[in-house]
Amino acid sequence: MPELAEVETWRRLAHHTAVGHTIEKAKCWDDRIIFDQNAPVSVSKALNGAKVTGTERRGKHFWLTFDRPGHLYIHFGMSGSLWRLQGDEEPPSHRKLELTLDTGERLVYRNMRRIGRIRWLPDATVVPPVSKLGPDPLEPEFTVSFLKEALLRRKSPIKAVLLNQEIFAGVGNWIADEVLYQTQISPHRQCSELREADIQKLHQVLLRILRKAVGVQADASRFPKSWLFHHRWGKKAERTARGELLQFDTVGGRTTAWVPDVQS
DNA sequence: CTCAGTGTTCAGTG
DNA sequence: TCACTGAACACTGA
Repeated sequence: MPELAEVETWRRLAHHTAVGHTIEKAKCWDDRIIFDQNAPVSVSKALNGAKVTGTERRGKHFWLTFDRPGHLYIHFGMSGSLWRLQGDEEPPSHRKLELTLDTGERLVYRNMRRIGRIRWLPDATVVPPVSKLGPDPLEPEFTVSFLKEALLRRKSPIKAVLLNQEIFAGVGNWIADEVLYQTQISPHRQCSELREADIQKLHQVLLRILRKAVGVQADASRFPKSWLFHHRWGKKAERTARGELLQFDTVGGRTTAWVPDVQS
């Protein structure tokens, strides 16, 4: 489930596993969607013998930095994930990249449905998509006044705006629905018609949800029972923990789970 | 067999 | 130019 919380969890995993260590072997599986045409070769060439110096993330995008120029940029798409393997642990299927470190541990990028990206870039921050992203909500510049300014000049429904990564980056479909449920705002509400109090609440609730989700390593079984998250997947007329009836609409081109009795 | 899906990008519209 | 919408992308599983 790669939204901000999952990607941040994987970034931390990569950080703890790789920073300060040298890549002894970098293996790429041929995939012209995950990599571009000839990139697998250049990626593994660039990585061999490189020492990892850091990990960075903005929204759902993340990259590694090294003791030499260049970034390993990674996007998980809809079905990507990152694995840490110790000893001779079995790797998952659909591997696209495997980094073997000088500790003997391996970092494996897996992507089953192939919508995702790995690139070797001179500087991930200056080219799209990262250069086009709005601020990350966990960074200090994501203030209430920033949010107010950003939202009030948009005409789309709030749900569509939450999904727009150029405004601020990291919210995906389930987090957007969760935020709107917990702030009692309808996903159909026009952004420009939000009130000051709504925006303050959005800011506070979004941060609360992100911090909680990151705090439990994005393990959905540890999300609070009161969250809409647990009831949104069947796309049936389910009820929340409080007994409220869910409705499913398409907003911003995505299936949107919400509770009309509570959100307006 | 059909279709939706935790995301992004791009063509088309107004 | 700009804001916005909807389709396309690949594959799996319901």
